Amino acid sequence: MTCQLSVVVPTPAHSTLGGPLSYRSEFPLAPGTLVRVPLGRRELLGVVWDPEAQFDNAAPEYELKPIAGVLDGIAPLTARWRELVSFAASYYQRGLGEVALMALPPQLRGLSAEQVARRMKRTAGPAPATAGQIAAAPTPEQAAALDAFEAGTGCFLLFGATGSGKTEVYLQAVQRLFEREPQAQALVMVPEINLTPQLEERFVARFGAADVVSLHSGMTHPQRLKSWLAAHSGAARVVLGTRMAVFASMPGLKLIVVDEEHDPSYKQQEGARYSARDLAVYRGRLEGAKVLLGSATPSLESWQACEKGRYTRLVMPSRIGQAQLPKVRLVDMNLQPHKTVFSPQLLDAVSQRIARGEQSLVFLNRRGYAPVLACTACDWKSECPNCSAFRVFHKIDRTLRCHHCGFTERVPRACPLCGNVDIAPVGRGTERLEESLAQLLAGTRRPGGEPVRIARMDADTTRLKGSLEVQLAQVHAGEVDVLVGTQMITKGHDFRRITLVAALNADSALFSADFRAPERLFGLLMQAAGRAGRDAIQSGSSEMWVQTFHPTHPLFAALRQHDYPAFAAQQLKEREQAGMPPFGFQALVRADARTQEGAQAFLAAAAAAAAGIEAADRVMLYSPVPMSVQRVANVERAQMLVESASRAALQRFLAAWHPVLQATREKGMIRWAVDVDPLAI
DNA sequence: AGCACGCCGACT
DNA sequence: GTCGGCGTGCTC
Repeated sequence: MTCQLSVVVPTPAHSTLGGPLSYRSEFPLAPGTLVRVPLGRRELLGVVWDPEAQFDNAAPEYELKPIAGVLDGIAPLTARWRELVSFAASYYQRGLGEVALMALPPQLRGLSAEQVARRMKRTAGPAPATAGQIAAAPTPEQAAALDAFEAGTGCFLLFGATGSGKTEVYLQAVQRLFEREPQAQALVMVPEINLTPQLEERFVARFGAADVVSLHSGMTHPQRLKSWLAAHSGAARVVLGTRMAVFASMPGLKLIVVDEEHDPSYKQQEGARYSARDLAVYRGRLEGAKVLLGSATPSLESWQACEKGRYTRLVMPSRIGQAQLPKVRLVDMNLQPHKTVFSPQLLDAVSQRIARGEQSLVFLNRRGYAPVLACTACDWKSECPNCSAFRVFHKIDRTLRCHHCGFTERVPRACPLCGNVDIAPVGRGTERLEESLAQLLAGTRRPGGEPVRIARMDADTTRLKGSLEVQLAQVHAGEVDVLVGTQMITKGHDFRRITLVAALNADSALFSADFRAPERLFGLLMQAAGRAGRDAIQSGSSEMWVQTFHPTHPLFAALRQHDYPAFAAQQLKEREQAGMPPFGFQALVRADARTQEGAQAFLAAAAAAAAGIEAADRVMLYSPVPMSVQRVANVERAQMLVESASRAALQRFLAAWHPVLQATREKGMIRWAVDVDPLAI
């Protein structure tokens, strides 16, 4: 007997092959089974999909090709997993196969059925016994949060101050789950790869190495496959990972934790632009699993969901062990001499910490030495030849590097335009900040009389594998007095000896065109402030310094009080009046073309063709505009905003519009893509 | 997306 | 005369 199978294969979003393809098989295969199938003259990994699928690409007029192989060593993916993938594909306007395959470990694609079988045999075997570390007694706030979490259902927002012990709540929530249901599984997500090792350490200490696996893009393909198989088989009860882990196959999933749920890293920024946090909430409902979102500065979306009663709010306002939140100090830069980088007050405060043997953290969100290099005689600037952006001067290896396309050159000896040898850095990044701090603090001595030790941590100093760990260890060991760095140093790390945190360039976000900029800035500053005074003994004297030209801005008033609820209330009011998220819903169509006119013409044509489409009367299409960095790697980019007061209407419109976009032809067009719920506009 | 086929420029 | 540019089209 032969039967017809629906199989999803990794075809991209706008190829004419949207849904599952039909193949022939000698025997029936359960939906969710992994198979290898021929497509053109290639052979691809595919997933058997549900036959009743609404897609009607199956054209039985011609002879169907037979499937090429079955990966029968791997249990079929569950209906709930397939439903998650289906939802993500349709919600984010991508191909089903593309999303399904991106949700699977990449190494599976290259393996034949026999190779998989061999690997399964190797990984199989009894799990080593796990010796669990005993949990510390929870604080009253932690206990209350845990009890409320246990008693309720659905989605919870753990609103906990930095240092209030959210991780311990996650650990104990998982532990309580396992006590109730030993076979259950838990998924714990963090925004950055950097944060997985320390989290893994704590989970392994509590639950044992056999129960815990990680899933993130920093792992090698064989490691990822191994973790994925352990999760898929149920052998690993805890999966830790970054946003990609939201798609992990976990047949026993009962609990999903999203730590730092406000973090923009949860939104994928290329390909299928999904929000792992939003999918986690959806998946929780789908699987009947509880979802625990945690943050000291929740996203306004989640905060609003609590206000509406859709999520249950759990509150932990106090830091562990009587530690206090740092005092916020604003330096009015209008009162400083022109071009002051480091105000004397701040410098003095840092010097005092050094003299006392305490650590300071200086945060500047710009790596490199200087963002621009300019000729002092003519108007040459270090523009990237391929992008509409300046190349950043990196003094360390004397290069000009484009942070958009990667184009790197040695710094020219003289101005390429006029030959003038005097070309000067403009502005400053972490490298230059480190250098000027070294000069400014040259006379300061540590308690033992030694000179100051300054370290820098950013993407450049942590590029090599293991160097991040080395640098963190140095900070923890007290070998560093002042740590200079980008955003990277503000996230999650539990620095015990830092008593001063300074933010130097906060102002750019205050008057940004992006309506989410204040939310991001507030989160970032609160997060950064959270690095200070985590040790109760020193917390009384810990400070968060912000240098600003706008000290009276309401954002800083809320920051001073560590008053996120007040900030959120004010922001939500503004958003509601303007019909912006979470009160309105948005999507962005992006177009890449050889010329800016071409990109915009594509969008304009697509907009014109949108009239009369389903739900078109309930959406608002804005004019196409160039993207803020208009050209990257010689590709011109434009975008168009789509807005609706109704999420459902926006979804219906986008679905109906998709074939129209696909049919729209414009010369010079390279690609287009839809970004649903975009984070930056 | 791959990977073909298909028609116009600088090389053995 | 060929190698190779990337424009259009197809894949169950």
